[in-house]
Amino acid sequence: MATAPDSGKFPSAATLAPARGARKASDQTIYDSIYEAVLTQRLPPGSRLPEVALSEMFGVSRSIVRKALTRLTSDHVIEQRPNQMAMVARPDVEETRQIFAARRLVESEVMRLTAGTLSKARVQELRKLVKDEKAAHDSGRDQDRVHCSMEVHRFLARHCPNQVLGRMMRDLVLRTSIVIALYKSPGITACFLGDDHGRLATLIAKGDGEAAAALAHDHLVALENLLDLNDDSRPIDLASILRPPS
Amino acid sequence: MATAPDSGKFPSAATLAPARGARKASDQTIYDSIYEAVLTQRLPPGSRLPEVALSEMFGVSRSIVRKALTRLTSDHVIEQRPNQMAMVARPDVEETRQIFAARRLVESEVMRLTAGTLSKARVQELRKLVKDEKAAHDSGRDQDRVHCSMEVHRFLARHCPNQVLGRMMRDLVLRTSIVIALYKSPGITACFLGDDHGRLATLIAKGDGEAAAALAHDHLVALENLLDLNDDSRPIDLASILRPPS
DNA sequence: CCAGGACAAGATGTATACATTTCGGGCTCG
DNA sequence: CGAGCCCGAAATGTATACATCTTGTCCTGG
Repeated sequence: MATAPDSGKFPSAATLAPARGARKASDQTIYDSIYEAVLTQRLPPGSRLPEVALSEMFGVSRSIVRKALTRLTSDHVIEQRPNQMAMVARPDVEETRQIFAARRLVESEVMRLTAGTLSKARVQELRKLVKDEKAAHDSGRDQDRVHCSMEVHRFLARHCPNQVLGRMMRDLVLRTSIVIALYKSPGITACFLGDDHGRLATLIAKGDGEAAAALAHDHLVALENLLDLNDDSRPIDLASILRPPS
Repeated sequence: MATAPDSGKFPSAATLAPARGARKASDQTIYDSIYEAVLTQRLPPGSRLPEVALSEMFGVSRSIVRKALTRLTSDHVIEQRPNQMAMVARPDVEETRQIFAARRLVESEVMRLTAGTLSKARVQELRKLVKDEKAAHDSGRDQDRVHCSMEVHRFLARHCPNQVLGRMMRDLVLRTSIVIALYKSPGITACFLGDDHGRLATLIAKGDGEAAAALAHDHLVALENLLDLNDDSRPIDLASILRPPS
C-alpha cells in the first residue's frame, strides 16, 4: 500500500556484515553493525529493521536487539514508533537544514581545537585516509569513497581534545550521511568537493585552526548546496504531514 | 567497603516523586522522573539506581526500567558498567571542562538564533521563570532556585528555532547541573550570578542576539570559575583510576 | 466487480524465569 | 589477632512465554 514513499526493503543478511553463522553477539556489535551500515549508506533511509530478523541474524534474543535499537534511536540513527518496526531515520527538510547548521558550528570548533594537537603518526593516518578517499574516487568505487570520506571526519572527531564536542560531531556526521542519501541530487556522484579534505589535513597538521575551521565551514555549506532541499520536492512525506496531534 | 568516596545511598521513594502507589508507568515516565531528579540535584552524583527497586517503585517489570536506564545512559545522565548497578554520572575534572566549553559554544549560538523569535506570550513565560527564580533566591529556598534556574536555560533550549542545537543544549544543561553538584565550592550557595538571567531575557526579547550570546558565554565562564576544579582536589576517584583495561 | 469485514501471520510490548556475577559477612586456619 | 576463603543474598544478563497490536489476505455480500 505504501502511503509514504518507502524505501522499505528488509536488510539482506549480506548488508549487515558481521552476522555470520549466528554466533553470539553483544548489543554493541549489533549497534556497530547497523551504525556502520547506515553511515556508509548500505542501509538507506527508511530501511526496516525487524527485531526477530536481527535476533536470528546475530544469534541472540530480542532483548539484546532491543537494547541496540534503543541506543540507535537515542542517537537519531533510526526511528521507533510504538508497535511499528524500527526504520532508518528519514529527517525532513527542516531538520536537515538544522543538522547542517549544527554541524557547521560544532565541526568548525572541533577543527580549531584539534589543529596542531596531532602527533606525527596521527597526521600520517589522516593523510592515508585522504589518499584512500582520492584513490576510491579516481577508480570510481563510490561505495568506498563515501566510506573513506566519512572516516576523515570521524577521525578528526575522535581525536579532538574535547571529546564532548567530538562525540557531538560524530553523531552529526552520521546524520549528515543519512540526509545526503535522502536528498542528493540524482545526477551528482557528488560530495567529493575539490581536494577539501587534503587541504584540511594540511591545515590541521600545520596548526592553523582558524583556517581549518573556515575551510570546514565552507566545505559544509558547499555540501548542503549540493542537496535538493526544495520544500515541495521529492520525498513528499505524507506520513508526517497527515499525522494529527495524537 | 567503599573504595571510592561514594555518595551511594539508594534513592528514597520520596526522591522520585511520581512513584505513588505503584501505578503502571511507561519508560518515558521513569526516564523523566530520574532526569528531573538529577537535574534538580535531588539525586546527587553517584546515587545508585537498582533496577528492582525502580521496577517496584513504578509498578512495572524490569524490562521497562532497563529501557529507561539505557536511554539515560545514552544521554549521559547515568553510568552503567557491566554487572553493576546504574548510578548517576560523576564526570571527572577534564570532562567537566569539556562540558563547559561545549556548552559555551552551543548555548551562545542558541541565543543568537533564538533572540527576536519569541512571541509576546513566550517572552512573558520567560520573564515569569526569571521572577520565580529570584523569588526563590530571596526567600532562601535553594532547591526551588536551582530548579527555576535550570528551567530558564531549558526554556531557551526548547524554543530555539534549531531544535537539533536545542536538544544538544538541553543535554549540556543537565550535565552542567551534575558537575555543579559535584564540584561546587563548599561555602557557595552560588550559581545566582547577578541578574544574568533577567538581563538575558531582556536581550532575547529585544532581539539582540550577539549581546545575548556574549552574555551567555560570560555567564558560563563565571559559573565554571565558581567551581573547585583543581585536579588533585576533592573527589579522588580511585575507582576509575584503579580500573585496568577490562 | 468492488466494498467491507473477519481472520491469520507476524510484528512489538511486557512480564517473568533462570543463569551468572558481584560483594559483603562470617568462619576457619595459621 | 588477622588474613584468606567460602558462601549466600541480591544485583544484573539473557532468553522466552504470552498479550496485544498492526497489517495484508481472502472471503463474502451487495
